[in-house]
Amino acid sequence: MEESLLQNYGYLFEDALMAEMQEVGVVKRFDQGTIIMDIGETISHMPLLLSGAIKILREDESGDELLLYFLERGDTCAMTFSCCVGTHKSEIRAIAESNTELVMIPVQNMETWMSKYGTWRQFILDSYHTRMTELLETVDTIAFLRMDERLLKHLQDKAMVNHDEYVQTTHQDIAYDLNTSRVVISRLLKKLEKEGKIEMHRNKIKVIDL
DNA sequence: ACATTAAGTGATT
DNA sequence: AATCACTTAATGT
Repeated sequence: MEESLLQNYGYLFEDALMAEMQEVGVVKRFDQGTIIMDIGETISHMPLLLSGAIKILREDESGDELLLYFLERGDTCAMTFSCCVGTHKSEIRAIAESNTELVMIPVQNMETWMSKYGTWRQFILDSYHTRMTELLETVDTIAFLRMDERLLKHLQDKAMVNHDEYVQTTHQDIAYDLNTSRVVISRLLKKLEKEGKIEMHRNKIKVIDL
């Protein structure tokens, strides 16, 4: 773990902080599809992504999911900040988009580090900001874009975080993420294929228009 | 060969 | 854009 922690965060933080991290941090691995954090769970640790990707979902009263954004290497979960001060529960669900490796830092540490290390404070502030920006972007997408544009954007995002132009998923899964029905996705996908933006295969979609 | 799961289609709201 | 009802295609046992 030391190597990949240094590789991903070493340039950001001073040596003393890196040393502390290695002391208190616990590396965890999650297989694709595993729920990392669910709605209602108390947040005790803060995750730092080493590799892989995580998708962040919101759930409505009837159990329907809606994808908010993806987290990638070097990112951290912004929900943690708002929740760890005091004992709040998670408002979101985090699922491993691909096989994921992350370091768990106890929330006590992140509080003391805030005042102790400037680089840490900067990191938290920056990631809060980028998270907020991404969230606004998805809000815009949902509010102003038609379903076909949302679909294409989602596929591009998915291809991006997995670093693969081939997106492994089913129509049903996409429908779930975008909170629509499978039939609609199937039809829109066919339209996108005709337009030459994607290529369909069973359980797999190639995104051409990246 | 059969059951299961994913995807395609037409009609209706 | 959603839902229903149904067909067709791919895959697992």
